[in-house]
Amino acid sequence: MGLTIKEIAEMAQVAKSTVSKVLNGQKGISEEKRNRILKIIQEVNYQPNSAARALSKKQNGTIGFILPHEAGYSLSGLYWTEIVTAVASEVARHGNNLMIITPAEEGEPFHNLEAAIRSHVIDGLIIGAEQIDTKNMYLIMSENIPFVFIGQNQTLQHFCVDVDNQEGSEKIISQLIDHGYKKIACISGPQEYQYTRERLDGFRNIMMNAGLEAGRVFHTSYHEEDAMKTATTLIETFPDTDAIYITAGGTFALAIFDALRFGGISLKDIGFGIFDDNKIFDFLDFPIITAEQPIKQMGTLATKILFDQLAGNPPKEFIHRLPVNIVLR
Amino acid sequence: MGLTIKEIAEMAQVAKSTVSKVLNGQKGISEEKRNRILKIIQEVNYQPNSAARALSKKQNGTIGFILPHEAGYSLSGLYWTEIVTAVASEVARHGNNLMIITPAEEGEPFHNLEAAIRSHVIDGLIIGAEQIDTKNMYLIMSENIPFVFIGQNQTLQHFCVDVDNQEGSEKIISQLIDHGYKKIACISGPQEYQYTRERLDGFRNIMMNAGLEAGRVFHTSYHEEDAMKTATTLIETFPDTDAIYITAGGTFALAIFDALRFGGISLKDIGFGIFDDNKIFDFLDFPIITAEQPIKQMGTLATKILFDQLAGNPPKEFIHRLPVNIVLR
DNA sequence: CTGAAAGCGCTTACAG
DNA sequence: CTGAAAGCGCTTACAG
Repeated sequence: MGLTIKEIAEMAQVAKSTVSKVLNGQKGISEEKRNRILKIIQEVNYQPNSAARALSKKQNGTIGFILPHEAGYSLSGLYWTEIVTAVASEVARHGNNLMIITPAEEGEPFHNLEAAIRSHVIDGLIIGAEQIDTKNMYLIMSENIPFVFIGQNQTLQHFCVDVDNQEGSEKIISQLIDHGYKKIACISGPQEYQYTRERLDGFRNIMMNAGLEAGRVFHTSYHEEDAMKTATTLIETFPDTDAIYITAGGTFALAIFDALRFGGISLKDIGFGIFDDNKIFDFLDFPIITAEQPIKQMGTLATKILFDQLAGNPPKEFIHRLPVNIVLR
Repeated sequence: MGLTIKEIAEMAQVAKSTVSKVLNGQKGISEEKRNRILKIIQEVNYQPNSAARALSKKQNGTIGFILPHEAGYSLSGLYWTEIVTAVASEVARHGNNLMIITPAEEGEPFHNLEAAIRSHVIDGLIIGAEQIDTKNMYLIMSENIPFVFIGQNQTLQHFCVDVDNQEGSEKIISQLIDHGYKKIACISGPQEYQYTRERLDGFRNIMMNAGLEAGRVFHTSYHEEDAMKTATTLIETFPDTDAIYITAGGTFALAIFDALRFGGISLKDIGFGIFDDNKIFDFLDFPIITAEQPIKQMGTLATKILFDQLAGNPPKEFIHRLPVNIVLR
């Protein structure tokens, strides 16, 4: 089909190996030949066959992205999409390809990740860390594939990019306090997640520093029904609550709004702080203070760290924290 | 690193070619040898090197997915994410990999699609059709890469899976009429998109059949400001409008709600029909009639059609339309 | 049914 | 600086 290195070599009247060296930017080619070859490559728009290159270099030029959740279930909706998009464009900038890997579905353990790793189609991995499969992690590490986490993982210390969850939380709570709220409750996601705990720490810190009571904390899963039930319980237990801090955005927060409204609460009369901004909030008619994560930068940074590893220059630090941006509405 | 076919052959005391034939499920191997080889492959968990296989077979085992829009801009938010997820799992079921390809950003024409195609890393493509780049389509076709569209493309007739836009529209409008609405206006997306025109046709059809006036049609871009302006214009021009049909969901619809509310309209007093369901609507406190697209099936079907092409059995028909499901809230 | 050999299109020592 | 040759791990005629 396409042109091969042999043909380019013939056109340029040089050996295949010379063309190859030019292709790979190696030193030790006369300026004259290099230019001649480059010109021809340009003119005929030659692209080396990636399979052949991969076979001899033992590198595929493709990066895998492991999404933490399967299909329908995605807490924050846009979050992972945006991360993937950022990563995809950064990976492309490096001339590599991105392969999306979703968690294996029941009954199909063989496909996907394991096959991709075992067949060496993947040079490196970016992994959504909030929920990892130990068996797969073991495989990845035993095959010596470089990887970086998005979000810190509590069981496995490794390169990761995350936001400053605690600081973000603290800023939100400080804002709420500045606005005059005192009886602030917290509806929090599952405790297993590292980021949940960090956000909670931030909440407690500021509350206690301000001499306020930090005991109104409710944990719940991300399922809407659970979130709604929890919200209902909260206002029944502490009817004088004047503000609520929610540690996750997306439909989780929406479900809570809904339960409150259904419980007869006017959402304008209560303060809200939410970790994770969401475009949807633009369309709500009551004020919310949110922490916006620098999603694009996170994706870009994670990709950079991965390529640094691939190049043999791993960063000194494991954890890379990016600041969040507080949004007032 | 990993085991090679040579080692498997040695373990089984056969020739490499025999192992290869077993690997590829070819006929003409004695039961005894086949079983012996299979057993070993199992035991040592052998995975053929994909680059080597790709090089000799001239097939990579990877499918590309071209997203129609770049990064931040995505009309329906969840729509493309869900399609991609469905496709990803179906592709995995076939033992292949999925590569996500986002539209090239300004100034980086070289990476991504063109490189992927030219270097033959991609066996086939699934393409979000609502906005295609003619130059790239030309490249794809000249390289003879099989593809299938998600959504019909107006300029290029080819295999595609779509929903029945017109019928869905008709059902929504019929419902609105059944609910007693008569002065129904339509806020529609850009006319360039085929599906927009089909949805509009559905609207006009039913209105005219019912003897109602179908002239209250407003086109707008998907940008929120435009949508909001259009909504405002609509109620100023036709203040007696009692229902609005919106041809696209997501933040487009939300922006319209917002503009109406801002314009002093009580959203409970007006009927709404929207093409494209959205989980968000669960959280709104006024009734909406929507058309829910069978997103998962669309992804699955598109993938199936692509693999059928790859196998040399292209379907007879170009267009494959799936029915929508009307949701009443 | 079985296997030796050539070939896929690159890269990488190596010798000159 | 340059090029001939071997090798990467598969598959595919081909001969037996």
